[in-house]
Amino acid sequence: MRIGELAARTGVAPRLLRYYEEQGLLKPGRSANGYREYDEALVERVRQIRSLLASGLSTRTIRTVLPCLLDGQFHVRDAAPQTLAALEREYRQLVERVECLSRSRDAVGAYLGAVRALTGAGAGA
Amino acid sequence: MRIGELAARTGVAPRLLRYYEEQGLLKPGRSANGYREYDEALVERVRQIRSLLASGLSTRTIRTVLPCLLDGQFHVRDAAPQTLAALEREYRQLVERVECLSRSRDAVGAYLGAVRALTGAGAGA
DNA sequence: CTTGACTCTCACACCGGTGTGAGAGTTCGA
DNA sequence: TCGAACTCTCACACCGGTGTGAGAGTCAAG
Repeated sequence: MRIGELAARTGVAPRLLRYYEEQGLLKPGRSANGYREYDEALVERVRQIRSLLASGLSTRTIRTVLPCLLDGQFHVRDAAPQTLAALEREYRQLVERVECLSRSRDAVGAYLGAVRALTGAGAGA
Repeated sequence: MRIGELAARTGVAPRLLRYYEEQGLLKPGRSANGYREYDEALVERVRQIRSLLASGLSTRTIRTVLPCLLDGQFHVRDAAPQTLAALEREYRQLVERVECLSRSRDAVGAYLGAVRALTGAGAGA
């Protein structure tokens, strides 16, 4: 599919799809006329990129992490030791972030629960 | 304590501490000479802010969420309905993010596990 | 009193992710 | 064949978080 369709299906502006390509996150083929040609699988990939970006990871980090996230298709061979070390760091930060966010989530949840209890639980759960 | 000490103890530049104040995340007192005076408890608070920022939350969001994170001291009375609605939204986004980040964490973790298994587990766990 | 470390405010600048427009080429249906 | 809609590249601009510097005030130690 071309960039417009991918944009429509992912809700991500063409501008950004080009940007992600520039950052090495996407590698669409090219038609004879120069148009980008996107594989079906890239729909999911774009969603993943968006998720990771929203979670505070940089495109640089995502470029490192993304190859590992293609459902179980680990291509371990081409993993340079430096890449692995970086990945270990990212993993630790990911763990930290999940913990921090989980705590925040629980705190906010507890607060909302308390408010509902006190105000007669008017809010739709 | 003054801004320099807080910066030293949190590893956060004075510039940023002022910025967080400007964004309504911190409200230090002022000495007679105009210097900011930080309460001991703000050390922890600054760390929390940093974590949330690193997790992709905006200062605006953090400003909404932060009051609920001060260990159980819910001041429910002054909760305007709009604030609560906003908080509900933030909560849902928090849940989403935790899920997204958890997936990424697990994927990276699985990858690292696979690599260790194949390369003789040289990495220090 | 002087000096140096610290603080204040203000302002410009960087970077990364994103928006937007210009100008030119391609595709496709009316 | 014409025009609308799409694509391309390039470039400037915005915004949020951050760095950095200028110019001035505060304060403690020598």
